[in-house]
Amino acid sequence: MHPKKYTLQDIAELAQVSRGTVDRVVNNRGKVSAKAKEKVEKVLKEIDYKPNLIARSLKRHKNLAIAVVIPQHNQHDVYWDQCAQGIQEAGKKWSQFGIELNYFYYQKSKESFVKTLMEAWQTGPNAILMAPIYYEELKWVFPQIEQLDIPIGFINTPIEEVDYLTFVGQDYKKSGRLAAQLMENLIKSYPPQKILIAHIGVDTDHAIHLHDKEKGFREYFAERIPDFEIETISFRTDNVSKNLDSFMSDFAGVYVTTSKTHLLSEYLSSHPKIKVIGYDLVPRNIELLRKGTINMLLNQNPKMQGHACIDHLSNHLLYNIAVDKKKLFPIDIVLTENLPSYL
Amino acid sequence: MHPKKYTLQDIAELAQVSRGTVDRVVNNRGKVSAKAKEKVEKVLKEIDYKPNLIARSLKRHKNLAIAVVIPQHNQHDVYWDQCAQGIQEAGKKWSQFGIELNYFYYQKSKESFVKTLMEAWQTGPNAILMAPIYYEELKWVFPQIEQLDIPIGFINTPIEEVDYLTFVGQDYKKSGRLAAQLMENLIKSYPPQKILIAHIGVDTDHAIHLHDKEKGFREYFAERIPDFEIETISFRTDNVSKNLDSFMSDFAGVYVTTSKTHLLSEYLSSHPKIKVIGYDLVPRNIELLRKGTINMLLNQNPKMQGHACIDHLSNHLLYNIAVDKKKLFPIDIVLTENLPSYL
DNA sequence: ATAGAATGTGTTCACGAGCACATTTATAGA
DNA sequence: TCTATAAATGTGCTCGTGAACACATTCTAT
Repeated sequence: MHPKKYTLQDIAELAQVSRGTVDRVVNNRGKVSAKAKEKVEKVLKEIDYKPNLIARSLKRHKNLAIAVVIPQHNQHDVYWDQCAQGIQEAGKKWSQFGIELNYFYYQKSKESFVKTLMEAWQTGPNAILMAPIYYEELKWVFPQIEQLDIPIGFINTPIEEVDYLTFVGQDYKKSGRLAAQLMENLIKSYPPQKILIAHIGVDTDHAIHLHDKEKGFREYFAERIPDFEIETISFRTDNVSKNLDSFMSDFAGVYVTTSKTHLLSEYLSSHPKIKVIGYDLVPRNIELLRKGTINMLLNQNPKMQGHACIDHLSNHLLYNIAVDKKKLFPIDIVLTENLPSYL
Repeated sequence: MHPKKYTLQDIAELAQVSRGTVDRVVNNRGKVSAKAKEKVEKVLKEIDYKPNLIARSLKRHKNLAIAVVIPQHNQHDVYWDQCAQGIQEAGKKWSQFGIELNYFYYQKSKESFVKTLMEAWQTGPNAILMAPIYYEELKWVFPQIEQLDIPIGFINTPIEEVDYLTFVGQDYKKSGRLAAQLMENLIKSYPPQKILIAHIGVDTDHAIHLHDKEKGFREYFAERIPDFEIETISFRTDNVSKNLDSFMSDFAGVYVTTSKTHLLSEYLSSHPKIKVIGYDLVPRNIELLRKGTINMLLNQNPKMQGHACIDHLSNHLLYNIAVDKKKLFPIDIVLTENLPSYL
């Protein structure tokens, strides 16, 4: 039923050489005559030898280090906070198998990113997991990154020009399109309405993502109901809620592209007719969702993303198991009624 | 940086006993004096000892068998097909660690279920994963099941009367409530409308699930918009679409509680105003979702459920790691725009 | 021809836990 | 107090692999 498990010893007997020789062939560390090599390889092929990964791990016993290079963040930065949490959880899980995570946080600037990445590299890790949120600005570092010559995992943002092992993230444009479709369902279609796209708490490091979301959102409306008027506004976190009334009263819906939806709460709770779609299950958002001020939240599953990325790298390091190169996470739609299942 | 890895030998030295004694305490196989046990436990607590799972696996080396008892199914039976796929994938993943899955398919009858379960039991597995979709009818087998005295995992349907290790499934009532909330969003609230709950392709083995969904759906409307009129109808697969027009034309929305939504397609596609919410990403449903005939599909994630259940049992068998007893999966909402991320 | 390098091959130990068995210690009965 | 017996404790081997090492053989250059 189950295919017999062959050991190096078994193979050695079959090929009539010593176990040591088989080992040298399997891990091709040379010092084997062509004749012996051939004999061994024939047997290997015949029995489809799979080394015992468990024994291998046990013997290796040295830790495999993954350098984790992500932005410095605080509790308010929910996406990265949860992402880091997922990474940590996964790290704990794999620590039993000799995987060790070393964290390197960079300040949100491209200089800091490069500096931190190089710092991480200095420690001689066996793999790097990084979130290169700057992307465009960073093209000049690509060659250096490639020289690292160890498996690279990207989270949140890929750098396509680099030969990476895995990327875990979302499709932001699709996210925007989905939001648009949901908005279409939420508002009455006739007469044509005005809709607002709000980038709140805009950081340069989110710029690409937000732009993609907006692009997807507008694209959907342009295709389906082009007579809707769509406007965009950008806030920094500190100057929200000033004179909102003057320009928001005539919008039927607001699509907030960040997790800062709750900053509009004061205004919105007194205008219950305005439909609101936002991002991320942060406490203030959850509260507003429960109250009905926010109609829907899109969940980016940062925690699962962190998990997935560490899982992938660990599997590769330990067992050389290949998984999908790209993993785009589904965008979950959260309403009050399915909220509990996400908490 | 990294917490030191302690071995049994280390602990033995710290507690000034022998390695064997530590082993006996850790695996509590008795034959240890109270004094020695105390000393060892003190050390264990201090250093938060975690046994090296790799060494443990290596030493065990015998395969652990999990018997998988699920309904016989074909490709059309998407739920079970995908569920089985998830189980298989997880099985492959764990096979490296000496977990072996043995499949036992039962015909959809309670007699066959019991017979197959006993067959599975005869093989002396180390754990059983089963989908006892009959539930109510099967109460009389409970005592026999309990006598199996090995960890039991339920998928899809739990048998609460049995002391099981894990249950993976959904909350069907919540599922109904969610559908209701989505339906509320889809249809115009005024004037009050009529809504249909359709149980299509009803099998006795689905009866409880469908009933719970209906209950949740009605509950939501009763709480929020009680002036809506809600009717229920049940079809068997063979007599759909007969005289549908006569009673369906005045409904604003249909909530189909099964994956057979597509059987209504002929009728519905000529009545685009009727909003439709159905279940499961089966090809015909996907097609209709893309066309716009079906507005939303709720996805039960059978594949992930399969994965989760095998993961849980394997973790228990290999490492005695306890996870949540019940794992209720989120109910994913799928529209055309986020459909690709689920395929 | 022969030292010395280069290459091929076999042996042994260690990784950490589990288990069987040997040895020591405690306990009871006389 | 001594023995018989049970309970407690310690020791050695094993799982399959990888690495270090020892040794044997072949090749190269003087």
